[in-house]
Amino acid sequence: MRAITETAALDAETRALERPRDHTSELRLWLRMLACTNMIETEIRRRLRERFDVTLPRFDLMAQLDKAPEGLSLGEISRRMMVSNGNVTGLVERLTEDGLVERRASDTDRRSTFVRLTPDGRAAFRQMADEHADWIGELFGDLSADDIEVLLDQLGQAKASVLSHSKKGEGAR
Amino acid sequence: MRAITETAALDAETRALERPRDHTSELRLWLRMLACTNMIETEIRRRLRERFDVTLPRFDLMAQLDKAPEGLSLGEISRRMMVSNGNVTGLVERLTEDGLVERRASDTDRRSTFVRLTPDGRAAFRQMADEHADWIGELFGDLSADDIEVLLDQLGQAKASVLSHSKKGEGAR
DNA sequence: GGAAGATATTTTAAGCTTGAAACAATTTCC
DNA sequence: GGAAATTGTTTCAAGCTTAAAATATCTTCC
Repeated sequence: MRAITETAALDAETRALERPRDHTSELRLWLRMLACTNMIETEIRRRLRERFDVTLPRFDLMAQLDKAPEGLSLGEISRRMMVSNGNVTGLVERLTEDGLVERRASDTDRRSTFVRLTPDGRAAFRQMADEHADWIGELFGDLSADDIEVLLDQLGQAKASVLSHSKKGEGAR
Repeated sequence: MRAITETAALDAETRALERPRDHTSELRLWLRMLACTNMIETEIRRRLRERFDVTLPRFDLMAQLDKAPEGLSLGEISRRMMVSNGNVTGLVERLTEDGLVERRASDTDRRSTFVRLTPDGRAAFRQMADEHADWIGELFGDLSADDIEVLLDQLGQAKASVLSHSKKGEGAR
């Protein structure tokens, strides 16, 4: 074991060469971002359930379909929602039971199924989407327009950094 | 049905009085924040599984215990992790099977159980935590120290706004 | 045309997560 | 002291989520 003085003398060198960099501020940023997102998500889930008896994943899936009136394939939904294929299979199954979406076979590819909102589903979604937008506006209500622009921009940079250092972004690195 | 001119004339008034405010930028902010968080979370889950064969919830629970060497009650873990009580019961059960944590009855309250890391659990966690910190540092690697400070500050404001407008923050409003 | 590879979806097993109901023990307050 | 409210935990049913394996179909390329 090294003497104390020797240890102290090596300290700077150790930090520079062997020790990983200090990531305290990045960790704090990550934890804060996560806490912020979780708080919003929890509150939105609660309101969707209380007000419309619907879950967030179902709302999200319907939101994708609302933007594509002609319908989407299961795979395309999976990509846009950034969830697994099997997940979408189950969600569509349950939404179909509720009469909110409907499936139809593709004309050109017999492997593929398209999904779209039923009229009921569309009406239900529109009502939920309106309130949802109000909720988000309310939750962020104490931020100024400038705050929002700054956050949007900074989060854009963060997103780009994460993408370029994660597996998903490997091709683009 | 109203004539076109009449509709146009009422437009400004409608926007001001009946229509909810436009929340487009808040919605964009929310979607971007969510996408950013999800990308990081997905990548961290993937690495924890590949590298240590551990799930994120188990890692998070061990992180709480690492900060409290004397152990925590199940309820306290649940509050700190912001998840339901039943969730913690199950996680602790599985971590106990793996020999990473251990339970012991409270001396003062017979309803309560404390949980703490085993020596094995602590050693395993320390190794994971070191790599985890490096990963976060890497993912945020393209951000400057200033970027991080700004984001930390802005997210702090966002968090405060969300808290004061959600059920959790009702007492503090 | 047909083999080899790619793509779209489903199935499966395991684990995570929640809200609500049920218990048990403690605390509060008459 | 004891009823009533609170607190700590577990159980339960339902739904979400994933990775991996299995199927089915399509495309590419010889």
